[in-house]
Amino acid sequence: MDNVEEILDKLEKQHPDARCELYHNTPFQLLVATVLSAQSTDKSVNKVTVGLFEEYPDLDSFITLEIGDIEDKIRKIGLYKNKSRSIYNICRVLKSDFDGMVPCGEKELMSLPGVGRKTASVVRAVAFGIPAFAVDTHVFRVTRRIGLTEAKTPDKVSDDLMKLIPEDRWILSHHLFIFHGRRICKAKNPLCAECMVFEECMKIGL
DNA sequence: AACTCGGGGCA
DNA sequence: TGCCCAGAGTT
Repeated sequence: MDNVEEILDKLEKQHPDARCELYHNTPFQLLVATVLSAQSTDKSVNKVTVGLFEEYPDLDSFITLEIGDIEDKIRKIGLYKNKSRSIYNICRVLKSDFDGMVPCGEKELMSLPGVGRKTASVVRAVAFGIPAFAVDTHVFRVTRRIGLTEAKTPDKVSDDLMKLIPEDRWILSHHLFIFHGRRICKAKNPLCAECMVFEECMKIGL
């Protein structure tokens, strides 16, 4: 794969507005926002977190909230019961096991309730600048179709992308793949006629 | 590997 | 209305 830069350039041209839309100011806020973003769009998550972080900016204020309080504040997001319980328990684990700080280790992050491989990658990359390429369903589908990787598991896809793509473009390309996955390279009924990297497509699952 | 959770967004 | 979703946990 020697035309990675070319593919990224095309995608950047197709999605000039691609960027991280998740609202956060601190590692703790990013962790909360990312947990809330599972199976929900960043836009709907932001509608909740902007006001929430205004009133409860950090762990010390969050830990005063009961599960029911959190449910009331994030009810607009899907899966809000699971997510409220996760946030509630995360606050207590951070207090008791991590001295009130957000850990930067993959194993430590994934030990937190509601934090899986994808959320851990995002927190590591965005909050701590640790080399990690978050692979969600869109990144997995798009990069495999475009032929950037033939790996069959998210972890191996992540490894391949980190080798292929220069580290300073990981964050941007991550969002390019997600935007492309949502707008053009959809799982079902993709808009191939509008796709600027159709020539490279391996047509997996089409 | 296959299920479940769930309100919003969108056709 | 009905279908899908910027995942994670459980079986």
